[in-house]
Amino acid sequence: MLINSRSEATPTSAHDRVYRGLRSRIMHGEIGPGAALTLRGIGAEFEVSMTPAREAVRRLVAEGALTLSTSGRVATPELSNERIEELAALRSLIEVELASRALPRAHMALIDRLQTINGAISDAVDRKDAVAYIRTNLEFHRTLYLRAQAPAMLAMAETVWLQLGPTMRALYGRLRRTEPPHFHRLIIAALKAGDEPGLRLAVRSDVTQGLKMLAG
Amino acid sequence: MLINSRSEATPTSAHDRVYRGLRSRIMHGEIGPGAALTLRGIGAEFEVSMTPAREAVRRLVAEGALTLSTSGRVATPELSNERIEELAALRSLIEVELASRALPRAHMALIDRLQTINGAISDAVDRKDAVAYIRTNLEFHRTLYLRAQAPAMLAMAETVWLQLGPTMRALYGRLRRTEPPHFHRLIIAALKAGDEPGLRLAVRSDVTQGLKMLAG
DNA sequence: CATGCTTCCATGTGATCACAAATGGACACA
DNA sequence: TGTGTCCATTTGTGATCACATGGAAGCATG
Repeated sequence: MLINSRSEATPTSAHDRVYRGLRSRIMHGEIGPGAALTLRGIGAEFEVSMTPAREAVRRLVAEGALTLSTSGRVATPELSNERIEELAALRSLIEVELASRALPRAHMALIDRLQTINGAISDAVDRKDAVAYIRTNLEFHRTLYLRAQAPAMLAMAETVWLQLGPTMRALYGRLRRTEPPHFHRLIIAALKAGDEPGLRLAVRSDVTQGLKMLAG
Repeated sequence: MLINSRSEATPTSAHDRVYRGLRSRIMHGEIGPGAALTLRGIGAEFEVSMTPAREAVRRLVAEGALTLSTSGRVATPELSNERIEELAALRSLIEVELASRALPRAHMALIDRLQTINGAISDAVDRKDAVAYIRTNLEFHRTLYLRAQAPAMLAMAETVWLQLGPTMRALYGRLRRTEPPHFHRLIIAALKAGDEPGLRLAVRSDVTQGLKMLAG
């Protein structure tokens, strides 16, 4: 409505709310690969018009979180195996560097927090909750990388997570979920010991671990 | 106008034309850091309404090519030294990997093409044409990396270039431009010799070279 | 002459609408 | 029963408009 005199201030812009909502869902695997979305549907769900919905979608397309068919239809991407391998390699490159930069700044408080998060991951595994698993797993990594004080690199890493989101859901879904996060314990041990080569190896292993499922 | 019966088919969508135009300018350093843009201005320049202009801007903001002030004003970013260091490190990480993947596929035709581009770079240096220098320099790298057959990685690298675009203009502007591309010759030599460690070192040196100017 | 306030214009935001194209299903026919 | 065609509905695109806000210029006051 044009005569919208809601004096209650909008804390954040509409397109940003839509963007954040969709981004969170995609990154955490709440939407499977190949799912179709419509601008009007998004708008209705977030109670906004098509304009902010379109802007949010454009932004997510730019980040590779959504694909646009030639006719403009919006959907989550179905990644080829080659693409998954590339994205895993990117994760490895960027996240090993982030972990390496975080290492000198990693104090006990950080390690405690990581162990707490690890407990939450085990809970999610026990509950067979794929979305919670993905979310807490990413939180583990983000908590570590925040210490690197490298926002541009972290943003890049999150963009890769975003692109892998729908696929991770499918991937972890077919995974027999009996294993607690093994490599996470190696990461924590390397942090405690100040062992940089060990940390790099542990992060690389953790990041590329899920990929093995796919190839096998 | 709503009664727009232009039967001449739009070959590509309006927002895409605007996006490509702006992106090219920013990446190639045609716009200096801190320059302000307006949606109406962009729309007038590309002869479209504000809607496609906004979509293109949103997309470029998502890619880090533009910044949005809290009040929504659009401008090219002025990067801090820490940010520049981070982006250079990202270039190094990603592009070394791309070059390494391209190496086994690099045949003579590719090396010839790279040498031709190198000639164009020298011309740009002689003409003191900063924009042409940046454009041909990036073309050199892109030509090499295309052989890696890794589109996701290449897209990441280009996003970093985009973020560095306005800064590169300022950087190469204050550079005494007497030097032909030294490290490019090392890259070509390593490609010819099939020397992977040498190639990795040459690419890393070339990518981080410009940064030295800034710190010094 | 400097500093604070006020006003006005420029600018971003979001809703709505007209239009075109594509998609999906219904229906007829082989 | 399979297949091709046609139509209706869904969907994206882009233009325009009303509104709120922020910045800059101008004015007044110390």
